[in-house]
Amino acid sequence: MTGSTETTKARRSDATRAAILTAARERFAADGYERATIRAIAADANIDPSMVMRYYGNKEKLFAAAAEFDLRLPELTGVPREEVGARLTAHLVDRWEHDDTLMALLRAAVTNQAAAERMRQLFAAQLGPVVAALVEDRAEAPVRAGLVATQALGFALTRYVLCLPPVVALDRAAVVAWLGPTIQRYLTGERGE
Amino acid sequence: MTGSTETTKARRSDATRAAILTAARERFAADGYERATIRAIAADANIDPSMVMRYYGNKEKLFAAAAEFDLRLPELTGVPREEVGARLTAHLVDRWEHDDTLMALLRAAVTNQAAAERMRQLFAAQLGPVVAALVEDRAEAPVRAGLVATQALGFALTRYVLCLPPVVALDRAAVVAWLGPTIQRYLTGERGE
DNA sequence: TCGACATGTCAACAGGTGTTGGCCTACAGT
DNA sequence: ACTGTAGGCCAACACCTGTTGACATGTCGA
Repeated sequence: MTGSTETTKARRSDATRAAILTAARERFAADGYERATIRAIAADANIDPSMVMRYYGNKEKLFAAAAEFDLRLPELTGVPREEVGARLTAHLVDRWEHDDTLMALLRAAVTNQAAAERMRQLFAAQLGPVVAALVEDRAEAPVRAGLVATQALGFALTRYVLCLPPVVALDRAAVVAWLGPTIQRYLTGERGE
Repeated sequence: MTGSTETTKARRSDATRAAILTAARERFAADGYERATIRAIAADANIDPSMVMRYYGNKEKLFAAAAEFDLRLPELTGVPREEVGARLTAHLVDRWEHDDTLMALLRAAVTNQAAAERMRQLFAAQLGPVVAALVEDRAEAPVRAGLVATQALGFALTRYVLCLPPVVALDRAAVVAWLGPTIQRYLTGERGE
């Protein structure tokens, strides 16, 4: 054990660790779990593959470290009720646009069980509460949150992964205008069946 | 070439070919492109891996053959305009529920360029025209079709791949009740921005 | 009956994977 | 100044991948 007071003492290798993590996120995001090789990640970070093992144990743990993610969802309770859909939509698009991590998680989750489990936890732990605070009948919260995930992830999939041209072409305002009402209905609309 | 009249003569190996294709679809659907190995597919089909190569050339071509897919979209022009959303939603869910092929395509498309391209073609060639026939302004058709894809694929992703519990729990009627209006708005609603 | 050809099996290849252990080097604490 | 140790590199391992070619078997037409 190096440090002791409260935060672990800064290690000389922190720069390397960070470089590995950044490279890992990019590779996982671009290639998915299996095609993102440790050798490629190490090459991007300009270090030896064995260093990755030393610092992160194995590929699975490396991914777990790289896929740490916070949606940073805004508090929606203070927002006018009819605007929560647009607000949440805009936030999600912005979050997606500037961070590889969610991309890495999404691509990996399709073929890797652990990544899928983490995706479930992400939505349960972060989106769930925000939706629950908005919904009248608490029992409805999980379904509504799930439906929001449906549209949010579907958008990310078609725009960033499949790159369907018409979806790629939409600008931020258009995305909010089209998807906002959908999210709004899933959050606050009359329930279906 | 074997046959000549109009349909190719039935080969003795057709059963094997079909077994390979079935096994390939299941593996690609369950594991994605890279994790679905030719050896595993051959084992499922109870034949030697080299037979797969003989009949389909290589893995990429095998996938291309296995991912041949027809959405069998119904004609929506005869349907009352306010019901097209529910109708299309119900059809897509049914189609998804009973055929591995779309699953194989979806899982593979996330990490394989060729599969992604095929997914784009699928929507352009099959969903595009159906939507175009419904929309007044032809220029809007691609965007609307893309939005439908957004919600449809997002639902498939969260329900069948990520298995988000609340989404898995929905029964057919609930899916149509929740997603139908969304699809309806993307098809016939006022355009956003 | 015989031979051509389709069908199938077996073993191996070349390359890439995650992962490991040994070795060198340079800095930090004494 | 010295030494222990953390940081880093190299070579190798055991395994798995797609793919290939040589060989056996069976079937069908002439």
